[in-house]
Formats: sequence, structure tokens, C-alpha cells
Amino acid sequence: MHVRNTKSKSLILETLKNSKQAVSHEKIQAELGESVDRATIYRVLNRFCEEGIAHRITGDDGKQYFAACLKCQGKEHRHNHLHFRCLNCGKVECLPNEIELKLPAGYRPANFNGFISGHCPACA
Amino acid sequence: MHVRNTKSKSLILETLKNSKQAVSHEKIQAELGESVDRATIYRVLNRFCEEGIAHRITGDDGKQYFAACLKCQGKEHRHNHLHFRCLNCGKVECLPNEIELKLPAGYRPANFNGFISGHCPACA
DNA sequence: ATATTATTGCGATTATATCGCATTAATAAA
DNA sequence: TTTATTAATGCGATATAATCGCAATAATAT
Ligand SMILES: [Mn+2]
Ligand SMILES: [Mn+2]
Ligand SMILES: [Zn+2]
Ligand SMILES: [Zn+2]
Repeated sequence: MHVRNTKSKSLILETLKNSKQAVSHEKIQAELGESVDRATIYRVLNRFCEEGIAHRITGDDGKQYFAACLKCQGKEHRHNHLHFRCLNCGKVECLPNEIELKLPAGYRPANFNGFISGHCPACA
Repeated sequence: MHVRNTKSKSLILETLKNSKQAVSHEKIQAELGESVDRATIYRVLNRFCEEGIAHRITGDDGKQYFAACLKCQGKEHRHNHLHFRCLNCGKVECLPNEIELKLPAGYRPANFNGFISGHCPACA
């Protein structure tokens, strides 16, 4: 299955990389306007996640947010960090601190998804 | 605004209390059958959260789960614990360990929502 | 017993995300 | 360069979770 480089892909990847925050589909659509179809954006984002170019986080608002993998090198993907969502301005950011996952015996973790919602410095 | 005790309310509260896991709307509806309306279940759960009888957690699957507040006494509600969702059997449980929320200066936290998904001991 | 109104049931609606399928276009092959 | 292959796209339909409007019901105060 040969991957192809398309206009949509590069536009979306650029948007992800340019943003210092995690972005929702809505945000990307707004950024790109009608130049890229809604379904295409979803599909490209899903592919990015599969390919390990981006990671997906499910917000405590139930929506999906995406962020480019910056520190992940090779096939090592670990995203054990929290995210902050501002209840006022809506922005979502990756927090620096890594979270140590402590699980009772027998549990096999596959993914971590953590959110703190509240008010960011600009909105507090 | 006087709160009233209704059949739906007690049925749903009982379901919450009897369950050792966090439950979704779907689960409650299945438990209660058609005796309680879908919208009513949602509304009762929302009221429980407002009243501090239950707490809501948004799963990394984007769905809402609810658990009765057991250790919360009075108006002190702190739910800084992680949840585990099994990718195979779908169950969601509250994990014992409390998470310490470290935020950069200026951030005002309001709510914590954390999930680890993977495989539970029974499914691993 | 009666009045008040919180709560319910039901259908319609919103919101987020995915799917099916014909068409387009990126890349490989000739 | 031209042609063939098929990954990726556009568009409308569909799926799923949750909320809303409003008339009817029923819990509680009087
Ligand atoms: Mn990564
Ligand atoms: Mn509580
Ligand atoms: Zn803000
Ligand atoms: Zn399981």
C-alpha cells in the first residue's frame, strides 16, 4: 500500500505543526476553509495517528483533539502527559509533566488520556 | 426549587450504587429496560452530578460514564483518580491511586479526567 | 382533596464522526 | 512522455451520543 503525498495532507500537517496547541477537527476546518472536505480531514488525521505522525487525545468534552508528535522518535510513542482545556477560550495544550502510570497487577495499559479542564492564565 | 423523589431517580441511583464499575447511559438503559425513558436517564444523571451524588467521567472513547460518589462527604468533591477502560470487555473502573495535579503557574484547575485504556486482568 | 410545579415521555434536533461509492489525481510502469 | 494502477478525495448518506421543546404526569405542599 503506497502512501501518496497530497495537498490535503500537507495542509493539515502544516496546520498541526504550526499550532502550539492541540487542535480539533473544527479548528482545522476553520483554518483551511472549504478547500479541504470535512471527511477528508477526519481521514487524514486518522491516518496521521496510525502512521505515528500525530497523536489523538479525547477531550473531557468528548471531542477529539490532535497534536503533531514532536518528541517521539522512531517507533517509540509515549504520550503519558496531561492536557489542559480552557473552559473559557477552548484551547487545549499538552502539559510538560510526564505522568507515571501505576496500575494494579494484571492490567495491560495501551493508551493514556488525561485532561485537566479549568481556566488558563489568560482567562483566569 | 423543591427536589422530588421519583421512581426513575431511585432506580438509577440503585443501579449506580450496585455497580462496582462506572456505568454508561447504555448500560443503565439495558439494566432498566424500557421502564425509564432514554432522555430521563440522561437528565437524572446530569442532576446527580450537579447535586454531587455522582461524578461524570468522559471516556477516551468519547462516551460519558457515571459513578456514585462514595468517599465524597459533604461538599468536598475530589475525583483526582484515573480510570481504566478495557478495550475488550468495555468495563470502566475507578483506580485507587490519587493523581497529583501539577500545573504551571496561573492555571486554575476545575476538573480532572483521566483514562488508561488497555486490557483488564480478565481479558489480558 | 386540590393546587403547584418538578419530572417525565416522546419525538425532533444537535453535534461529532464515519461510511459508501463514484471521481480525481499521485505515482509507478511502459 | 504517455498510460495504467489505485490511494486519496468529495459528497451525500449514515451512525451514534446526547440534548431540547413541549404537553402530560405525578410528587409534594397547602
Ligand atoms: Mn508520538
Ligand atoms: Mn464526589
Ligand atoms: Zn483560556
Ligand atoms: Zn476486560
